[in-house]
Amino acid sequence: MTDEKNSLSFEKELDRFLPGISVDCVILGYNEGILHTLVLKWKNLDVWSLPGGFVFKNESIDNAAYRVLNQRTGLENVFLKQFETFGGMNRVWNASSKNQHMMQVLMDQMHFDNQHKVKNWFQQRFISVGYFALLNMEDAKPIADFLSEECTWKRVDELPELLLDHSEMIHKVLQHLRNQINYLPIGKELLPKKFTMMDLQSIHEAILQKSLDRGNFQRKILSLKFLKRHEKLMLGAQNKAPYLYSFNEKVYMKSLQKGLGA
Amino acid sequence: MTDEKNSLSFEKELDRFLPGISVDCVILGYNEGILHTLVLKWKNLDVWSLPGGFVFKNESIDNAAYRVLNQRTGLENVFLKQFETFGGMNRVWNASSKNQHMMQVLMDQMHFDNQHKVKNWFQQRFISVGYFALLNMEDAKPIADFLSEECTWKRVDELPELLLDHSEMIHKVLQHLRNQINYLPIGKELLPKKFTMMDLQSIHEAILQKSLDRGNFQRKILSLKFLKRHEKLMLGAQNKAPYLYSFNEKVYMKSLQKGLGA
DNA sequence: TCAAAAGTGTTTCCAATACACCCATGA
DNA sequence: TCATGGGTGTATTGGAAACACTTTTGA
Repeated sequence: MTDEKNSLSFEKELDRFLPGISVDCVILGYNEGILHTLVLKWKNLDVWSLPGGFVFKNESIDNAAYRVLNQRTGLENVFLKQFETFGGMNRVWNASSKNQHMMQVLMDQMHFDNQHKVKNWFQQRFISVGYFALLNMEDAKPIADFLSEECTWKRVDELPELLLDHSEMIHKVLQHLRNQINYLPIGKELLPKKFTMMDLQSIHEAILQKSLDRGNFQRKILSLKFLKRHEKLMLGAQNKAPYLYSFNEKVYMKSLQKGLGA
Repeated sequence: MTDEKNSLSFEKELDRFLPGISVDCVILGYNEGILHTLVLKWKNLDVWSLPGGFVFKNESIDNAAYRVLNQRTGLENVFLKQFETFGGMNRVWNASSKNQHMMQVLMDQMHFDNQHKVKNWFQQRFISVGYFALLNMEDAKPIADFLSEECTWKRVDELPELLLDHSEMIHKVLQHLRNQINYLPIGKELLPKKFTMMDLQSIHEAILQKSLDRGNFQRKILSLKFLKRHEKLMLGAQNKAPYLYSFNEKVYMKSLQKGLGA
């Protein structure tokens, strides 16, 4: 089985990883007014977690995070940024019966040559470096890893309970996004090439959790001169058709350096 | 010698540390218009570095950073915050002749039972979690560690070349301070209990690297209502004596949550 | 009475906000 | 021609910025 192959190759890779260090990725996508994040469901367990992984001895932590992102989405050249490192003592898979059960189910269905070694690996204390990614949901094809039966988008406002401190990580990222919304390439990363002004405004509203004035938003964005206006989007709705826009990336990036202004 | 004792107890402690993880602290103080940071000079070497340390297997990384801060300053209850984790491949003490020399000098003057073990420890690849602290320079008594001959304040604009990526760390912290100046308890942490308005303004100017309008600064700060006005400070200068102020911490913290405004 | 620096007042300007008005679209 | 939502215009407001004026202090 591919499961067996994956198990064995993972087991072999263990020696190539730095011990005690992991990376976790909050991968954010946007669709129809709602922010989503990519989560994994562990095989035969009612346990969800963020995509994560370990750091090869000869790669940077940035690279490790990028590798995880790439493996779960198939995408390259995605916006990815470190946000915080989690190193509390609460992160250990301690000997609670729930964790024991998880570990047992995990071991039973995998085919490791040396179960003890793999078990010890997972029960180490990990210090995890948290990253977040922004991407267009349409582009990504979620791919589960060999420990998971499902890799899927979930609305950030309807997340299941997550492993360890993964919920806290998402919370922190959303907080960070709110604080940094004027300095991050939110629109460029989360939207397709062409989009309407309302699309962009909706993203801002989703992040800030409040509604913005349509006219003022449009004026402020247009005044920054980083949007190119294209043809109108005819949807057959009985109202005025909105223009499509795309980013002039040079001007956009320069605007972001100064911030889009409160 | 205490050197010998320190060497041996450090050597023993090695087994209690997580391998491959370190913390480094950018400890900032303020004095007479200039920001300073605490740096260490390695014994008999022309090498300076930030105060740093390792993480015990049974403590959080926050705690490890706090321990370092406490050991180098003698202070407790200091503002300390994680800012970024450094995990590039450029962080390894590679086999350059300069590093070889450093290691040799280090080993020669210490008294390790098992030089090989200690040497290997330092030559590991480390992933370092960066913290910064804000404190009143008057309070701290810099204390060197057993590897250092000197622990002292240096102006951040006149720093010597630093070990590894420590210069980058300081740079990043100063950048962070500029971005977050309106959300950090800069004044409370860097100044003594009582201070003049000009003291507070000077800190802001030092961080932002630009001069601010005296009148406007005073008005903005006073409008936020978090300062208590006390008696005047009579210095014997032939000019109007400034009032002394102190923080109403409750109101101050509440103001910081919203930000002091652009 | 003078210089220097602190405290306060005044004016201007810009950007955020609220909201009104007209326009395009397809039923 | 009507309802709907997109695009643009306008008036108001509050805070930032520039700078002028007054007060206090010791020489």
